[in-house]
Amino acid sequence: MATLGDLERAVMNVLWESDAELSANALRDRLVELPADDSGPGGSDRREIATTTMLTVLSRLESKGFVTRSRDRRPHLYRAVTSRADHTAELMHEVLGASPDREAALARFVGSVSPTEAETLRKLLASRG
Amino acid sequence: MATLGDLERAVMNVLWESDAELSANALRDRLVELPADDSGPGGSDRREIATTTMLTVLSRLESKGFVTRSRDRRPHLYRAVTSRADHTAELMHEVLGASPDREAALARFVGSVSPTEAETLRKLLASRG
DNA sequence: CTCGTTCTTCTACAGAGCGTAGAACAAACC
DNA sequence: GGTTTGTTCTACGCTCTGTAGAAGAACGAG
Repeated sequence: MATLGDLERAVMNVLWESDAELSANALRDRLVELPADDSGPGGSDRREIATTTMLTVLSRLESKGFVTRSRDRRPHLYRAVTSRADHTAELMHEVLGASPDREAALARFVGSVSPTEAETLRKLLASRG
Repeated sequence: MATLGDLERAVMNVLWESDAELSANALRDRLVELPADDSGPGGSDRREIATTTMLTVLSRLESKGFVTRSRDRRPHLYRAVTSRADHTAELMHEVLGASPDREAALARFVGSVSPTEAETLRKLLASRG
């Protein structure tokens, strides 16, 4: 699967969280008023982003298959192709698939999840047939 | 966590599979006689790699914390810091951690593993307390 | 101790990916 | 039709990675 850059990921997060079709400018607006994942001391809000930058990023995301675009209306509208949960699950499979010792990796993985999540996993597996 | 390039990953795979300390040249030798993950039609074996290339890659892997190096003997010897299983499990956590909807992602994940692996997971979770 | 060999470090470059955005072009609105 | 709004084309700089030569350091032979 194609990987995502920082801005690309931020854009996808906005699309994933507001499960809707959005224009480039709407996306930009929601993006700038976001924590921006900086966590550094001092200002942490994202710099203003040019409209063309948004459009470039969205075009690339379209090429990569992460978004679809409605071209029939004038501000083109963008929508995430998959849910973030699906995307995450796919990534987990990808990471795991690269490893010949899948079992051992799975063992380490379940050995290091929180008890709460272990319980969640048990339930999920129980209801699976 | 730092990411790995193709060659870096190939080197790590050799180190992981032969759980031992190896010199740059020994690594190179094992590398060239490997399938090289190409799967394309025609020749798929890896091109010869210069010794200095190996050393550069290994230095970078050391900086990234993936290998340690014994500097006391003359051909320096390199060893993987973590097992591949640990590395894979860490990556899975990283992928998952990026997602606020962890539960949903886990659900998709366990929903798409093979029945055999589902069984494996059940056992692992059962023996976990 | 000196010389050649072996090994390592330093430096460098090219290609790809990504953030960035201006310039130019197209559409829509008044 | 001209202004405003939106899109595409083109492009540049930065970082990462694969690549490796040139230069320096250590080591064994004699």
